[in-house]
Amino acid sequence: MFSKSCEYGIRAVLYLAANSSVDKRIGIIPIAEKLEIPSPFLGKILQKLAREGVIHSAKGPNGGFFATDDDVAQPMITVVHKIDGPEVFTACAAGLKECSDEKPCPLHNDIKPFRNALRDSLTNKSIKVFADTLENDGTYLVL
Amino acid sequence: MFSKSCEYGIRAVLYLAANSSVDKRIGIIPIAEKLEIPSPFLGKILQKLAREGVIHSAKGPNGGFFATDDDVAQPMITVVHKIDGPEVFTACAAGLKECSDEKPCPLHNDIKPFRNALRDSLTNKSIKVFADTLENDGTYLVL
DNA sequence: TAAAATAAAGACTTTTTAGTATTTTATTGT
DNA sequence: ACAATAAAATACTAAAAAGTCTTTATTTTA
Repeated sequence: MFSKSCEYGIRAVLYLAANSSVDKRIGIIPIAEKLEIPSPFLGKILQKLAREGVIHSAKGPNGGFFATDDDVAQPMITVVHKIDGPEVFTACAAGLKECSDEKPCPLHNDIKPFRNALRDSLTNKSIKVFADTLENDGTYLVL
Repeated sequence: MFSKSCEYGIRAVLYLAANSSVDKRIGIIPIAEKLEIPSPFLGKILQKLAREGVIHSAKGPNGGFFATDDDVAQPMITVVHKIDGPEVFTACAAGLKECSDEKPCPLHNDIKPFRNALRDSLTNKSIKVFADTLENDGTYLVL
């Protein structure tokens, strides 16, 4: 469905949403250890997300990555769009360059509603909403 | 969504469903040219599908690949299962090893219904049903 | 102002997926 | 039987994705 980079990005952003703030920054090492993700790789992903304004970061002592209230108010789909791009929701499942309502592949009409619904769901729910389910119960970020 | 191998496999199987029969076999070269897929690569994919009983093949002059009535009566999902495996419909979107109704990731409940719906759709519609939409109108296999 | 902490950047390596080439085996028609 | 045809099998190469390492830049605190 999504690339590994995107999976890691989603989990790390949710972790930051649940555990960080402007004055509670978290370094790449503890994040990576907690989520069991290779730290240099996760570093690159979070650096990219920070550069693109999805999350924030600060260098130096007490620096690290963090998510502000504004950050977590963004729709969850932003993370996916920044890492894998919007095409994940539209690329033809049969590999055709052109595949649309006007010129559909044989699977188009079966797949489209499913992908649109998923996209809408990630568009309408903020990062915070997803992160909040973590606190409640039985929803996991690790393993 | 699916691997390139799987995309190619889907298109080639549909092409065979629409254009071949026991006594109308098609060689790998013409199939690959028609669908604009590298022929040695497509060869490997179709050989695997033939070995696994999704389609059929015959060597020698007038040999080639073809789909029988029984072949095209199989559910479309068979092709996906043989190439990418059943996990494409169940693997965690956030990359967790364990992700289920009992132990869901934060995205689980948003993604599950849509993937199930897609899987059901591919399970309930045969290869032939998909191939038949090709003949009717406006549904494409090439480009 | 120096040292330590930490992200940023870039180059590099490994693994996986995609694609190519070569040889072998089976089938058919003459 | 023989030559031609076409899939099957195997081994190889290239590209992309995933992961690692090293160096640099920035910030804080003593």
